[in-house]
Amino acid sequence: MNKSKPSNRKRIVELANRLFYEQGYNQTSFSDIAERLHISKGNMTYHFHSKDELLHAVIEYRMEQIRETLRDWKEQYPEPLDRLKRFVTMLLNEADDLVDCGCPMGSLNAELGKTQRNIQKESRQMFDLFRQWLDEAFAQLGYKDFGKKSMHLLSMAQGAALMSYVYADPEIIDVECQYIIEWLDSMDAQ
Amino acid sequence: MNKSKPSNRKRIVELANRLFYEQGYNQTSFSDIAERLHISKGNMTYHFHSKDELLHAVIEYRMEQIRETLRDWKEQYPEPLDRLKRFVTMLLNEADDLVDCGCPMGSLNAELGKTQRNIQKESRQMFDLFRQWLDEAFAQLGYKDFGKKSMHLLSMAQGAALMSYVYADPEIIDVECQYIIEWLDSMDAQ
DNA sequence: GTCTATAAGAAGATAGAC
DNA sequence: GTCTATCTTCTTATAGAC
Repeated sequence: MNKSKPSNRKRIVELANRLFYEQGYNQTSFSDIAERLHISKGNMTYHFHSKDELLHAVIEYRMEQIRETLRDWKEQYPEPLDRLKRFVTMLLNEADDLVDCGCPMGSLNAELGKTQRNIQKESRQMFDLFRQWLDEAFAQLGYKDFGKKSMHLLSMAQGAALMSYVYADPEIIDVECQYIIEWLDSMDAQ
Repeated sequence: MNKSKPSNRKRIVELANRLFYEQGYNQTSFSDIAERLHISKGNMTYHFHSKDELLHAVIEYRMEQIRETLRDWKEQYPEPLDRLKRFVTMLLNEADDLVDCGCPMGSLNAELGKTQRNIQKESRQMFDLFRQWLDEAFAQLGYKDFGKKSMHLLSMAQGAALMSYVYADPEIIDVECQYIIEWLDSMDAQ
């Protein structure tokens, strides 16, 4: 009874997730979503009393997706270095989207941080999931300063995503990922 | 006759420059600016027929500031490596603003890229100024792949700015700048 | 759960007086 | 150059019928 017919609530969350990414949170209205879903705005309001509430649901949705992904990667790659490289491969795989819309986590946080710090703090938790996961991998490699290394990896990934987005150029992702891989390999060699 | 009384046009551009940075472009209205300047909205429209036109002026304004800064740094630091390090020092000096509002170039481009790619391409020219300036420094150091290195430096700087902004933590800037300086020094040693 | 209707406000932009 | 007044459209949100 889960696959039968997706509830309108779920359809709203999934479309909002996509539009918040493609157009930004503030540039996406209830009308946008209602029209594309062929439902009324009143229906939207029934499911989500405010836009903040919808954003909250979208963040929850993304968090769950991230948890699943990280869980899968952990199963598939027992070796910590392989896991770290899998993270980099994600950037290469998602290059097209990154170039078009930026990083889903980075761009949302960037937008919300300006005038909606309260919700941004919630949105930041997506990064926390990655940090925790990366921490574990670096710790397994024997590094005491795993927190510092996780942040550096996230930071380089965000830089790559942003610059490739600014110049709409996937080549930037490629080159920056080479730098990241070099950095990971140089650590392993020590 | 330049210092006497700043024209309203200039006051508008300078306040818009600040508010676009602090609140974002889409979150800043003509009314916002008019109220704070104690002028009418009609006056705003007289000087800038559209909001895009105002943004255009703000980008011009920022570009000129960047040109001046880069010109000064070039005079003050004849050695290319010193210039590159001066760029990193800027991040440390501006840490408070970066933590509060992100990078003025990165956050504006990130915002505009989603739904206003045309203006974003104009805004991207701010990055071009830095790229050109960094290219010259890396080229002077003898590197054939100066373009790649400039982009990597910008990318790391943007990553540091974004992550410190996401976590509202200036410490992240410090640590990431150490990584950048290490990278610069490792190149010099070769 | 879903709809229509509508409120109440803010946005960008225009017209015309001074 | 600066102002007031107004238009139009879009926004979030509410009320109440089905």
